[in-house]
Parts: sequence; structure tokens; C-alpha cells
Amino acid sequence: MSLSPCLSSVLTHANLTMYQSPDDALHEPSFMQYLEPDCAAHPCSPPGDESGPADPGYKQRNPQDWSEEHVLDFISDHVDRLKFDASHVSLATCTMDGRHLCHMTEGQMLQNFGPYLGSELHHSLSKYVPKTRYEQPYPSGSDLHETCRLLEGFLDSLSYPFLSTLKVNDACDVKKECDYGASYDLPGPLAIDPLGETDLSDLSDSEYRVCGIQVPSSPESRSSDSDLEFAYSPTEQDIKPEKDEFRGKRPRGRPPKLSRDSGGFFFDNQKKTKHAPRGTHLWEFIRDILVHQEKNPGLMKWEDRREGVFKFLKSEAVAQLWGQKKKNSSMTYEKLSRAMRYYYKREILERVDGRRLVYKFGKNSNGWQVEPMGSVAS
DNA sequence: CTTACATTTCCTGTTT
DNA sequence: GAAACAGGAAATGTAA
Repeated sequence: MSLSPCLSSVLTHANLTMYQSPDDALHEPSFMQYLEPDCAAHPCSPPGDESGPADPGYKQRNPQDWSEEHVLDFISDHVDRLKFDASHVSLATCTMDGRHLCHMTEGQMLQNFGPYLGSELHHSLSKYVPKTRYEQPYPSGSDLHETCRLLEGFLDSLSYPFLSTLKVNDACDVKKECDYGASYDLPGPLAIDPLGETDLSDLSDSEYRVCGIQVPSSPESRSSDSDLEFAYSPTEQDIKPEKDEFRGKRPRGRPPKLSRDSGGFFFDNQKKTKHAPRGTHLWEFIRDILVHQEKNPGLMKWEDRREGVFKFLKSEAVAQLWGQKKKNSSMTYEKLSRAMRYYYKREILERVDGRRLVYKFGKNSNGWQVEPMGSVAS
């Protein structure tokens, strides 16, 4: 389907309606919210038609030959598929022809489109591009190191808790020459499969991906743990000062959301656009990991299944997974554990004194018990 | 629009 | 000293 006219208008619209305040942002329709009605209203291609009447569409073309509209189609398709909130995409960011797009390194894509969408676009593009051109995003040492440098700079600028030890895999073979450290030995792409009766069923495959990025198991690099709000491109005013600079100035409690009008970048794509469906609570998420450990072995384990005592084995990995579920890439175990502690009062969890990373399900939790007929617990 | 809820974020202080 | 724990305070986003 040729979405480009719609997409262009959408992007233009989005670009022209930069958020003036957080409140504006709250009510700003998402990228796709713009897109779909617009496309419905405009004489876009009929449903199911991958191409316009005269244009075979980007899928039928060599990406090198993509027009700007093809590139916009390509991006919009991914935005659509990923249900990505691209309301902060600027048209300028997406305006390029296929040749330009193909010449972008993964690092540049991450920088332009954010870690989530950028990674997806890069990965997807590598399937379209003939091997002659695109297959070698890091063909030479210099290119490789340039990308490493870009990526490192980008990651550093985000001050992501683990980014200093990130390992980039797959299409970017950077790991071979840029040792970002050990990765979580998570099973595959952190894949918790939808569990049918569980509350994870609303997750798409992509929601559990780490976008080609694996997070290290040893959270040693938590030095920047206060700099987790990296929802924006690192503009001067958006980058938080060092922690120490805040001392004595920052009020207690969660700070107000920053304005999102930071130049059309959209690293706040993890912004929650929808609250988790009713029933999708943290304790249930934890329970489901425990109950279906075969889906994610090694993250958590039962200490005493009968009593409901469990332990985090990879606390930060679980937190990352929870963050993915909530579209919040800055989730940490520290924050997750705060939410866990709130469960004590509600008796969803019980305190287990003296044991680190160990919790116990309380009387107000359910679904974890070993039942005679094994209806829930497997 | 308001309110309740379930977090999320950040903090200080304590314990392991 | 670092990581985890504890819990206060305030903000957030969604549903009702």
C-alpha cells in the first residue's frame, strides 16, 4: 500500500505541531493515529494492495532506488507493524532517498530513529538490500571503528545504565571488534511466549526483543543510574546534569516530564501510550516468569515452590523484560523492586528477611500455587 | 473532568 | 564500597 502521501502529511503535521508542553504531548495522537484516519480519508491504495496503481512500491524495488516516498513507506510500515509511537518523528528525519538510507550505518539509524525503531529498520533493510551494497555496513576496519565510535557516543549520550557494556549483535558485527562486555545469557531474544491464560498474551514478538541489543548480566555499570530519562535526543538542555550537580537542588520525588519538543527525535518511543491492560501487573508478570520458567530459564527460580518463595537470578534482566513489556527502556531492578515492596502492604508479596533478591507470594496473589490437578502451574 | 489505581522515578538512609 | 533493601514523596498514564 502506498502510504506515502498520507505519511508525508502525517509527518509534516507532526512536525508542524511540535509539542509545546507535556500536556500537549499527552493528547497528541500517535503517529499511527494520524496515519490511519488520514489514509482512510485519502484516496490511498486499496487495502491489500502493496503498491500504488502505477508504482510497484518499495518492496518490489532495490532499496538503492527507493524514492523519498518509498523510504517513508518503508518507515511507516515498520512504525505500523511495531505499533511504534512515532508521533515525534520529524519529517526531516525521514526524508531521504533509498540510497541515503542504505548508506546509513546502524549507529546512524539508531541515532536518527531511536534504538527501537532504528534497530528494526536496520535489520529489515538488510533483507531488502542486495548483498552487493548493503551487506557490508562494516566492511573495513575504519568503517567498523567509526560505527563503534558513533554507537559508543550515542550510547554514552543516553547514559543508559548498561550501555557502556552493551554488545551489539546480528547485522552489526561490532561485537567482534568492540568488546562491550558480556551479555546476559538470556535465552534467545528474551522470549516469553504468550502464555494463553496469562497476561503476557498481549505481547507481540517484537515487544520482547531487545532490538538486537543484549544487556549484560553484571550490572556493574550502574554508575549512571540516575540518568535514566533518556527519552530524548541528547540535546544540551535535555541531558541531565551529573548527579552531583543535582545535589541540593533537585526536589524529592519524581520530576515532571520534560517537554518533548526536542527537535523531532523520538527516543521516548518507550513512552507508554497505553496503560497495561487490566490484570497485567508486575506481580503477575513475575509469577508468569516463574510458572513458565522454560520460556525464560535462568531469570528467576523457585526457592520454595510450595510456599511461594522465589528468587531473582538475573534481576536486571527481569527488570529489562518488565521494562519492555511496559515500553519503558529505563526500567531497572531498583525501580522494579520498589514496586515489589509496595506489594507487601497489599499482601500480594510477603517479606523474606535477610535474603537478598528473595520474595514470597502473599495471600492476595494467585496462580502460582502447585495445584493437585495442575491447572495453572505447570 | 476528577479520581483511583498501579506503578515509576528519585531520594535518603540502612543493612548485608 | 557496592548492592540490595526500605520506604517517603511526587509524578505518570490509564481506566472508571
